[in-house]
Amino acid sequence: MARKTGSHSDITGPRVRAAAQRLFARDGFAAVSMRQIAAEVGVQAGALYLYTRDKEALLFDLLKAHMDDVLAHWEAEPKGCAPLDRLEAFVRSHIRFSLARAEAVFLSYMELRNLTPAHFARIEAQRRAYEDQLEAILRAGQEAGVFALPDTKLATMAIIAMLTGVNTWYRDSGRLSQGRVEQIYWDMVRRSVQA
Amino acid sequence: MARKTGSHSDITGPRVRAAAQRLFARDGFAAVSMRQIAAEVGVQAGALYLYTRDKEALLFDLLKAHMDDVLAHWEAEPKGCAPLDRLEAFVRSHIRFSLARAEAVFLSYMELRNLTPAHFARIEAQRRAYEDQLEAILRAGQEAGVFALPDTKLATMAIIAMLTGVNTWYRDSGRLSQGRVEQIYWDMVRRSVQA
DNA sequence: GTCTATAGAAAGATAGAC
DNA sequence: GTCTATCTTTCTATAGAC
Repeated sequence: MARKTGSHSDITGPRVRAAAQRLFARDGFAAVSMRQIAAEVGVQAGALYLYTRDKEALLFDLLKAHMDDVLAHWEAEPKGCAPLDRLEAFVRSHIRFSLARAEAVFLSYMELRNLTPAHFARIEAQRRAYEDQLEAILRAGQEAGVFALPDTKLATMAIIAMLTGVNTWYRDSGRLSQGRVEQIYWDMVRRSVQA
Repeated sequence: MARKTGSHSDITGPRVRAAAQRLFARDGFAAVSMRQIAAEVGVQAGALYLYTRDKEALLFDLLKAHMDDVLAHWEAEPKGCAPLDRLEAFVRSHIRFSLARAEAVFLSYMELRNLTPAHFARIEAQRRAYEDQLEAILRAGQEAGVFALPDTKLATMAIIAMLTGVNTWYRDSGRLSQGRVEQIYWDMVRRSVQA
């Protein structure tokens, strides 16, 4: 897809990020070259440096945008008041959102170690903020006596790992619909925490 | 650690694999060079090719050895007869074994995509064989009426993801002992499957 | 804004001396 | 069995033309 000289900064920038996300998710950050990304977009390698300071900054931008998205999505979610309702909302929202953003989710837990320490710390803080949303629900339920959890932090980690694991095997063409998967996981989570 | 000429094939081979495992786990397969591995062992890069055909084969050997280890370890585990006892044994064994082999576990789910298709298929088959061990327990419990699971395959994936997640946050110096973590996870798993 | 060209470093892998 | 030396390729990033 050769391209001639011209001005396309408004569309090329997003296309660079989209191509990078796709390739990083498929082959891994370290295994993807700037030339590959450029070829995918249809520009020369040198042109990429108009849109990113370097390769690591490109990865950081993707992870940062994703984490902003994760947090904003959960903020916007309609939520009940009772801890059990809030937990159900979290479980269903997490699965639905993660499957809709499979590449970004995959990147955000596979490629963290390729960030600079400063960038790593910023993404890690956002990840922790998201986990804290779930832990707050579990603690509220614990105090209300509807959940029976010896350790809400551990339960938080266990539930998130379980939910994010869906991304490793779920396929749209698979045996079970997304709604069915949500239902089954919610059943398991509910039973695992309930008093 | 400079080394002089001499014959050390019996000890250098294992040292090469140990160094590769450590570096691959820390920085990622694609980000580690053969020169780095050689420096870690104390030999020159060229000498590595006495112990592996190429870099990918080195990764495959590590993953293969780990999966053999996983399957042998589960075979050797003393197990009860009742599905609930067998499930408890699986949960505790999985956590204990995974924490004892943290680097190998990490590699085996982070670096699969760097294998050739043929090598990938072999590791994938072993991983599936391990998952089948858990699914057999869940199916037996389901048929005996002690478990209530709408889908044993999904429950298998959910439980394994939850258990393997321990590796992402557990530290020996942390707040909870390994035995305590095992206990809490087993409580959650038990409740999530029980009728 | 994108191109061509290239600097400069580093990679995987091999050859041949010892 | 290990070393030094090197071939060949590929990489990130930059310079300067258009």
